[in-house]
Amino acid sequence: MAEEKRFKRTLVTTALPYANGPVHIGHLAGVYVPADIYARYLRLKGEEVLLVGGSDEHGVPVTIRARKEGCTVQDVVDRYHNLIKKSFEDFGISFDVYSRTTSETHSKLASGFFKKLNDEGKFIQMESEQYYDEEAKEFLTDRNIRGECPRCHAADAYGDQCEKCGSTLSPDELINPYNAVTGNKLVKRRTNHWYLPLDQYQEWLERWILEEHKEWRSNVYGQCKSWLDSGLKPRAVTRDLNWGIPVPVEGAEGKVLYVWFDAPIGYISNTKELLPDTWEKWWKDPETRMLHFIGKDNIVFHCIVFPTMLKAHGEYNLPDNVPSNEFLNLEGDKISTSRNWAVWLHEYLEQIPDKQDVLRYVLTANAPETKDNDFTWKDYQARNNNELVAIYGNFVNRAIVLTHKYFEGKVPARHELTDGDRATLAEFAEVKKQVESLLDVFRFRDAQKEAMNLARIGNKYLADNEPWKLAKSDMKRVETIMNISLQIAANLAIVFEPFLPFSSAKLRMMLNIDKVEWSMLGNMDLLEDGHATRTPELLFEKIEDSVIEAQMQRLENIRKANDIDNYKPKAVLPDVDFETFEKIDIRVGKVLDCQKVPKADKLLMFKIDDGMGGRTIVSGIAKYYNPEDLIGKEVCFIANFPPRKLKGVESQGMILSAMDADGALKVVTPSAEVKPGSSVC
RNA sequence: GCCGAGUUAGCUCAGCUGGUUAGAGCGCAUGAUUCAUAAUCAUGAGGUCCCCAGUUCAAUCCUGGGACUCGGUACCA
Repeated sequence: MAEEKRFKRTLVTTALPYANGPVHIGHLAGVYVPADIYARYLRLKGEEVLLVGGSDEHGVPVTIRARKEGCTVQDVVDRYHNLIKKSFEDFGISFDVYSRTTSETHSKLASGFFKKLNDEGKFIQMESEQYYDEEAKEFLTDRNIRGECPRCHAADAYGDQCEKCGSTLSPDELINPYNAVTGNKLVKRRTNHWYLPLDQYQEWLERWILEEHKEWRSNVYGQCKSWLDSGLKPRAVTRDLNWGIPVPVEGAEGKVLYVWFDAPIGYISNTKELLPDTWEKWWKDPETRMLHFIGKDNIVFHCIVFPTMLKAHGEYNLPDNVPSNEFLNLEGDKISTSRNWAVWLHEYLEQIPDKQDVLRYVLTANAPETKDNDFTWKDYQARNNNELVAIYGNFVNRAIVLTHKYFEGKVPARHELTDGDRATLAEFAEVKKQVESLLDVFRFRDAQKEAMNLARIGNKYLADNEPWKLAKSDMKRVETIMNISLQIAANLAIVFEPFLPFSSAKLRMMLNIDKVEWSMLGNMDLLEDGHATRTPELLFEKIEDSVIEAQMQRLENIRKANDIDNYKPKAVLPDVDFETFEKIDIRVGKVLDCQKVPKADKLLMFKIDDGMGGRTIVSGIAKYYNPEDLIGKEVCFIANFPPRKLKGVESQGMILSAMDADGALKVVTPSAEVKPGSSVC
């Protein structure tokens, strides 16, 4: 491809997993397996390539976990960094370097990066009011602030989100905000922060992405366009926090680089850590092609924010492509770390040992390349048993077993070819071309399917030629047939090398060959006459129902554990005195009318008979009710909240709802009809 | 609500800039075969290409409207 020739080498980066938990199949399917396939493919072709990864260890959640567990933050990130790193090793993700953002190199480099931008006036500084803990003497990040959710009144909503009702919040909205860690009350205090003025790069980004990178995947391109169309705003790059890389400016004590600012720089520092002397050619030489493998949650950072940082810096290359995947679901439900709805990589290998290639295969075959996809254990079993075992493993086994049966395991000579032989060989060359053209445009799912076709060709070749019959009459012909079959097997070892490295190694061992190169693919003389193969072993084994059932049972148990049965009411709030309670005027009212608020997803507008002439109340429960069903019902509401406009409608109070275990809201109704306006006491 | 992506055979997905009988793998049915982990090979059945309207000689592909799924974003006193 003409495109390829512009570049001398390729730098492949993989999204940095956050060191606050183990990695699961979603991570593997979305980022690491495709990146690994691509990197292995380029290496096999003899190209210069680097696969870079590392753990993201800054940010707030790790600090919260540390305090909760009573250990240091370093303990937390050490633990998960090592676990994640080992998982990747176990699955054969061929990182040239897998480092971490707590490394010395990273700290220096990120710091220097910031300093350069700051010195050159690339940032703007702005003051804002943030919550401050006077006792602990620290500013709080959104995530570290907790308080009562203004919507559902859960006691422990985070400053950015309430996990109970799913609302996105800002810390200012929380009722009685407190420090998540110390529990102290918070006050507002002014603070100063650095911002990256993305808006100044708007035009440049529009040209660079919308015009110069039309070839990016449609989901990536579309999301970028969506962001650009709505107009970019400056984004804070610093935070008041004590965990992270200190802001390298005098007078910025107690401030660190915002985690998303330092994390992508990790790609650079990890490269530098690996190649202290030559790292720059991977980042600054325009003949280096950079690719970011990420999940769709990361598109904005990698397509807009990080490129802007690189552009502002001025010395670095920009990504040539950002092949982002969509999400992988698990048995019909979204993968969720907090709900433990996941297949964790380290657990998988404990429970189903030595089957990393099977998972790699299934995740690639069903990769969420163009849309969200579902992983099911039934599919996993079917793909293993019907494809890996029945097609690939079986063909290899047939070829080698027959060779041992007729020729003591030695590769027989090839004689005169039939038309059928030649046709088979021609198909081969086609497979190579196909796989290449698909890999070049990151279509791993189809590329792997094409590789599997080679095994199909092998099976068909054996079925068509029936060497076991000819063995009685025409041994010379059998020699040719088995030679070709073995050459196909050897080719399989090459074509599957990027996808299934462990199996390819095993196959090479059986065939008694060592190094392979991509250029050898399609070659029919990989095995010389008389070359001795080893005793055949099974390349893949069937997966029994019991294994699958155990996994499904495991998930079923988690589902149950997450279910309403095991619902625990949340902790009771601190005491309040009776007078405080008395200040809240709760009344019963009859719903006269109820309809959706236009242009709002969650809002319902109520006309309430409150016995005092009526009032309008807006409530965020549209997801849980048909408006008509509420008409005529009596509901409880707070009568003395100051009115507030919501989407243009003035809401005079708040309707009270009970929240079920799954977060669904149910309005509170008196057990028997009462006069509208009655007080609740 | 707005923005983005998607909706194609029972399942998972391909279908480039519109052009004769819409494809693949799995599953299913039938047949062949026994070297092989009851694996393989061949053949076949299966589709109102989400719905409606329009542009066109011609639309799965273009335009408009609608439905649903997933994500982002705004609203949930």
